Amino acid sequence: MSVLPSSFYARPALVVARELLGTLLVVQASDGARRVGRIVETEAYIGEHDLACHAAKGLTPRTEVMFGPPGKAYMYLIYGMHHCFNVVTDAPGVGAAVLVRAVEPVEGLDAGARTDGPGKLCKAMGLTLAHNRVDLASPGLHLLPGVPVEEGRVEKGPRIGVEYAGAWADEPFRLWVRDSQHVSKRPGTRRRNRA
DNA sequence: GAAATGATTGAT
DNA sequence: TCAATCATTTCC
Repeated sequence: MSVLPSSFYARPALVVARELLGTLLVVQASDGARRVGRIVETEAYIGEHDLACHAAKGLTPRTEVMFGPPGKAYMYLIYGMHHCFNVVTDAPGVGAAVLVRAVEPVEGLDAGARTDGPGKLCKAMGLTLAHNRVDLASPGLHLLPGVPVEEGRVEKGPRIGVEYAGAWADEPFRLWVRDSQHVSKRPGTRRRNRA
């Protein structure tokens, strides 16, 4: 089984977010441990004009990788305690990426390890800031094709935790596999807007 | 240099 | 409903 080619990532974030569902995320630790997870939930951040996207702040030391060539990892620490893993997409010069929000344990993960959330999957897979800017075709970090997820099993909805982005927060840029037991729980179940 | 803040999570 | 906790950004 071969690693996903760079052409896979050189497309709009929404397309990559859709195609990433079902693929296998592989992390090979320095101690030799191999961890594999099947991606079941993603969120697209489509560019500088997308106010929910970190790239909306322009090109800074942190967001620089998003504006570079696709197929790299964009890692960041959120709330001082949780790492998030993103895949840089689209053409160089476009600040776009896809946040991987949940995976299904496939191999090498401790029993009981939770992977149903962006911070949780990074902890379980051993992903940290050290993986920032790493090429996704690296031995230590790469993706493999999985069994494609059929269209009828793909669900869409608004992205989580981006209410500051105004109208952009309502765009259905969050994609997940219907019926997966490992999709993150939606904070959306609590009381929402009163329109 | 100092202050504000967040693509979350788990405990209360 | 709330606090933990720090890299990054923004504002002196």
